[in-house]
Order: sequence, then structure tokens, then C-alpha cells
Amino acid sequence: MKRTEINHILDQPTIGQEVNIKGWVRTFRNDQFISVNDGSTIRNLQIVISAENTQEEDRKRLHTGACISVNGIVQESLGKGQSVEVIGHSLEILGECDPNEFPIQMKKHSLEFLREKAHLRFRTSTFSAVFRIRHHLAFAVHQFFNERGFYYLHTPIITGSDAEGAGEMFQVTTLDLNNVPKNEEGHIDHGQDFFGKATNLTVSGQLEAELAALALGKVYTFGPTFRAENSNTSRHLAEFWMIEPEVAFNDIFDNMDLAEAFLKHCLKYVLDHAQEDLLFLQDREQQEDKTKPTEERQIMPLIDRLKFVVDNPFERITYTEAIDILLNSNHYKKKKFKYDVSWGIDLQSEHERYLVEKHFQKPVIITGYPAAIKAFYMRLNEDGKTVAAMDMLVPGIGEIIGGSQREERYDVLKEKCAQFNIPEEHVWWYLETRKFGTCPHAGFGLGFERMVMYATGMGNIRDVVPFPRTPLNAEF
RNA sequence: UCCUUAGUAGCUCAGCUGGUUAGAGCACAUGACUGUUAAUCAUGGGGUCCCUGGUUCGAGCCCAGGCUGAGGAGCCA
Repeated sequence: MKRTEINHILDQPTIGQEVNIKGWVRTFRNDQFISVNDGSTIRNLQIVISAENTQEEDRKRLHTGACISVNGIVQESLGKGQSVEVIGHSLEILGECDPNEFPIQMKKHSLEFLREKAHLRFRTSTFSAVFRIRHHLAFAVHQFFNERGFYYLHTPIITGSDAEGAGEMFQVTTLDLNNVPKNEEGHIDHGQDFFGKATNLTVSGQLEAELAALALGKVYTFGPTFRAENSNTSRHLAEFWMIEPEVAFNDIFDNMDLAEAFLKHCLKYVLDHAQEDLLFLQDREQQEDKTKPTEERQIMPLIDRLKFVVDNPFERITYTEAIDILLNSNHYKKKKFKYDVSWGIDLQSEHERYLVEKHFQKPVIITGYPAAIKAFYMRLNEDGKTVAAMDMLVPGIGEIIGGSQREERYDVLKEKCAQFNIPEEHVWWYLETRKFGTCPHAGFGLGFERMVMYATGMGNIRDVVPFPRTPLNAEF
């Protein structure tokens, strides 16, 4: 008999229909009521069995986590907690689950504990909701760009580029680490390595995306990215997924419009397609908030927060205006910032948090940063001291997008390479695009996991990726 | 990497300024009940108190070093 998924039974029940259900037991109550989940929805289906049509020995094996197959009839429920249920007439245990060993119980576990059980945490309501939403967001990413005529570009994961400057890199080698070949100067001889040169895992697909944008017009990447930084925070991973659109003929203002439309589209998609998962996560967050001091609680419930972002224009200010706001704030006058504020500083987390969470209380895009604190490829403004960079900051997470209009002028870019001590022979191919039919263009990078955090309300980035890669942790 | 903080039963946690045999709830087992909603009730089993060393008549508790988690910072997406 063909399996019927639980979301179909709950959404379009046909009373009296004979169905087969397969799924995992959440609870078994009163020796009669099985609450079962098959991942098709966060909701569980109640299956009612009786002593007459099942073996006692099978009922004894209906522990939380066991996998079962049940044939039965769809009925209106006699109980109060659900409108329909299935009266089971035959029960098969597909996979036992020894409760003395299975660590997941039908109770609240700490996220830290579940992180150590990453292979089993999908079985919880929280993580199944998070990963369904992660899927919807990934789909929304492709939908957004496809509808606007972008091409999905696959940039390399292994790269020989050594001038990206986006962070520490993981080295890729097939050399025998116990017997590394050395050259005459005593350095590692990468000439004998697989690619004949030193290679590493990509820290960004941006430079390659620029090359494609200067022919295909509008492209985006969406793939894994690696940073070997020893970062131990709730918003950094050593392996994460990044989305990097790059558009020919766009300037920094087009870039901001694109970034804002993109984030709104993705969050709207989740609001439209994952309501019940969002509701569950919202309830969960509100339960958590009850245990926190008032000032740490969310101002708005999760779904209202997402709607607010979708429905309201983002704030757009320049770096110079941001500095002025900080300098004129009571917070600054009362000397509550740990780091001092003056034009030219790199904004600290506390400054960004103040602007986003206290002053504006909505997403903010900051542009026009001092050239000295931003990357070499960002376009120099007319004032000669700022660049057409942009950071999008969102409440609770901080920087979710970093982007810029790129420096398309060959001479200016060569000058920037010199200033940043980047040897031209390392980026010759990048420079050549400015030599051969250069054009204004712009793009940005968005950390996918940070968007998943924002959409789900989860506070730790390790809980929105199936198998987090962080310092000292590569289990599974 | 730095600062702060924590580690006690499978899970969540209590454990008195160092003193008999380390406790509770949940989970589990057995039994009762049989329209329950994380069912309920009764009984029972369950411990390398993170590791190593030290102080002490005596250490879960004090000291030193280490390991691991969390929060924050830096770096960033």
C-alpha cells in the first residue's frame, strides 16, 4: 500500500479512507495513542491503536524515536487536541529505538546538548523546523535571481588565488605531510603538489563572479565558503554558504536596491511558505524570553519582525552620518561606548548594535566607508578618501551583507594594489578585465546562515547549519 | 586568540562559607488505569561529581595546571 504523507492527511483529510503512514514515534500515551511525525510537516499525526489489533510485544517497542508503519482508517478525532486521527488496524515496527540509548526525549533539551547529537537533532521539532525553513530560503534565493534574469555561476571551491584577503585560508594539498618535499631555499616545494602550486579552499567567489559579470551581465554564486579563522562566536563558521550577486553597469545605489529587494523577497517567501514552522519557532522563542531579563527580550515576536522588515524601507545612511549619530548620542555623551568614536575608525560591534538596535530599530545600510578600512577592489569616491562600500546591518545579528561598487578604472585599481601591497602578478587576470572592456559594476556577499538565523530567530549560527564546522569541531 | 562563566545520574538542575551512605524532576523498568495530548499514580534500578596533581584527619566543595561548552570581544558573511 502506498504511503500517505502526514501533511496530506492533516490538510485534506478524507474521512473513512484507508491509508498507510510511515514515520517516527514522538510519544506513545496510554498504551493507545501514538503521536507520529514524518517530516512532511511540523505537526504530528495521532494514531489510535488497541489491544485487539496489535501485539503487546509490539506496543512495548513503541518508544520515542522508533520508526513505524501503520495501516488504518482516517477518522474525525474523538479527542480534543486534533481534528483528525487514524484508527490503526495493523502496526509494523520498521526500526526499534532503545530508550536506554536514544538521547532525544519528548522534553526540552538544551541546544548545546543537541549540537553534540547533530546526527539525531533533526528528530526534534525545533531542528526540523529550522531545516525546512533553510530549504525554503535556498529555494527563494534561486527564485529571486532567476526571475530577474541572473545566471547561477559555479565558482571554484579549490582556488590558487592568494590575494583575496578575506581571511585565513585552509590549505589544500596531496603532499605527504609526514615527508614534505622542500626546495633549495628550504620552503615547501608546491611544484610537486597536485596542482603544481599552492592551493586553498575559497574564501569568496567574488573575484571570479566579477569576471563572469563582465560578459554575462548579471550573475550570482551560491556555494560553500571557508575561513580558517579561529573565530569562536555565535555568528561565525569555518564552513558557510555565501550568496554573491555581481551585476555589470550597477552602481552602489542599484546595489543597495538589489540587496534590500533580495532580503525582502527571501523573508517574504518564508512567511508565505513556512507559517507553521515559523509559528512553532516563535512560540519557542517566547518561552525562552520568559526566562530572560526584560531588556534581553525580543521587541516583536518573530513573525511580526519578519513582516516589519518585508513591509518597511531599510534605513540608508553614510558612514559619516553614522559617526555623527554616534557622536551626538546620549550613549556616547555618557561614555558608555568601550571604544572611542571618530571619523576614520572601523565601526565596532557596539557601535553597529547601537545604530541598528537602539537608534533605528530596523535594517540599516551604511555606505561611504573610509578607503583605508575597506578592501582594495572597492571603488574610490570623488572625495578621494571614501569608497563605494556598503554594509547591511540587521537587529540581533549585525552584518548580514557586505558589498561595494567595484573599482573599474585600471589606473586607480593598480594604484590601490600598490597601496595594499598586493603584487600585480597575483591578480593579473583580475586587472585584465579592467584593461579589456571594463565597465562599472557592483555586487555583494550575503552569509546564508545569517539570513537563516534572522528568519528563524535562532541565536547561534551552529544551529542553522546541519553539521557546523567550527574550531575544534568537525564531527560527523 | 583575549576576557567572563560553567562542567554533579541518559537529560535539566539542587547540593549549606570542607564533615556519615551525593539528591529532585523528567526519561527508563515493573505494575495499575484505558480517549490520552510532553497522560496520570505507585514501586524500583541508575553516579569516574570533566581530567591530572596538591592542601587537609577528611574534598563534589579549597589550590594549581589542563580539557570541553557557553556568553562577549577581535576578524568578518
